Order: sequence, then C-alpha cells, then structure tokens
Amino acid sequence: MLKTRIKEYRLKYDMNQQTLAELVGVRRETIGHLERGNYNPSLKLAWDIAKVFNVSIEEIFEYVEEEK
Amino acid sequence: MLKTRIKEYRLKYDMNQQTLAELVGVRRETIGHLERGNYNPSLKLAWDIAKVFNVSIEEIFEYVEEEK
DNA sequence: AAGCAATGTTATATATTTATAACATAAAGA
DNA sequence: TCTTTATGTTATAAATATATAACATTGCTT
Repeated sequence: MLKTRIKEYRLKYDMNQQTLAELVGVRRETIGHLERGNYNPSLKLAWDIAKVFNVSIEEIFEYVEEEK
Repeated sequence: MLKTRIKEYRLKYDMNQQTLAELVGVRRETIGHLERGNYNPSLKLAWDIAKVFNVSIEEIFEYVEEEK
C-alpha cells in the first residue's frame, strides 16, 4: 500500500491541487486520486512532484505492508 | 529522458535479468526494456528495484533533458 | 561445430495510469 | 441566500506499462 505526503507538502506550500497539477503537467483529478491513494504514480510523476517540493521521492512516497 | 543504473547495479551484484526480475516480481523482458530505456517504470517497480540494491530511487533513476 | 545461457527483439494482449468531462459537495465570503 | 473556490466522485476514453510467447543473437564452453 502506498502512503503519500503530497497533501501535507502541498498545504505547506499553500498550494491547491490545480496549481500543483499544472506545475507537474497533469490534471487536478490525478493529484486528487494520488492524495487519496487510488493508484501508484509513474516514476516520472513522482519525480516531478518531489522536485516541486525540493525533497526526495522517498520523503513523499512510502510503500508499507497492508494491515488486513 | 530516463537514465538508469539498473544494469550497473545488477552486474555489481552478479545477477542476471531473470533473477532480478523474480526478486521484484516482473518479467525478465521488463527488466531488459528498462535497462534499454524503453519506458518509465511505475514508482512501485522503481522502489522495489532500489530496495534490492539497498539504495535510493534517485541513485538508480535520473531524469535528464533531451539533447536533441 | 554444436550446445547452452543470457539477452535482444518483436507482436499482441492485459492491466493500470492518466485525461477528459460532468456533476456533487462543502466551506467561506458578500 | 447566492456565488465562488476547492475538492470529491464517477464514467469513459486514451496512453502507457507490463505480461506473454516466440524467435534471434551473442558469447562461452566443450
């Protein structure tokens, strides 16, 4: 299961989904889906998002084992 | 454009494509395609490969600008 | 030369991400 | 209340990653 801190960093930068989406070249729905854990992004998208926040990919995305 | 050091690390670990593929749960052709830069992996696959070699994703994958 | 292991390559099918559009909901301000 | 902004949600289409199978090539070893 994928845990993400996109929303946390997005709010830290006082940014809405639309703005982040434009910065990385995807739709705002895509950002929303990622924040809600609906699917795993491509490495390219993960890379681009991490770059916006000047952090490593690992800082924003983490795979953890399912509980149940 | 995606540059990758999969092959470099794979050889360092004296491992063939088949073995690496099994460790991360994909086909050997998929590893081959990645090494030849045919497509960008999912974050999950990139994560799994980095984990096999005990390095960060950024150590193995890097996006650089196209020359021409 | 013959055989084997590793990798390249290609075609097609399947799965998943992402795009697109439309509508719903919730919060905040005028 | 009405309007606006941000986000949720859902359905469908398009794009791309990955699976699968088949065959080619290369290098090594006998």
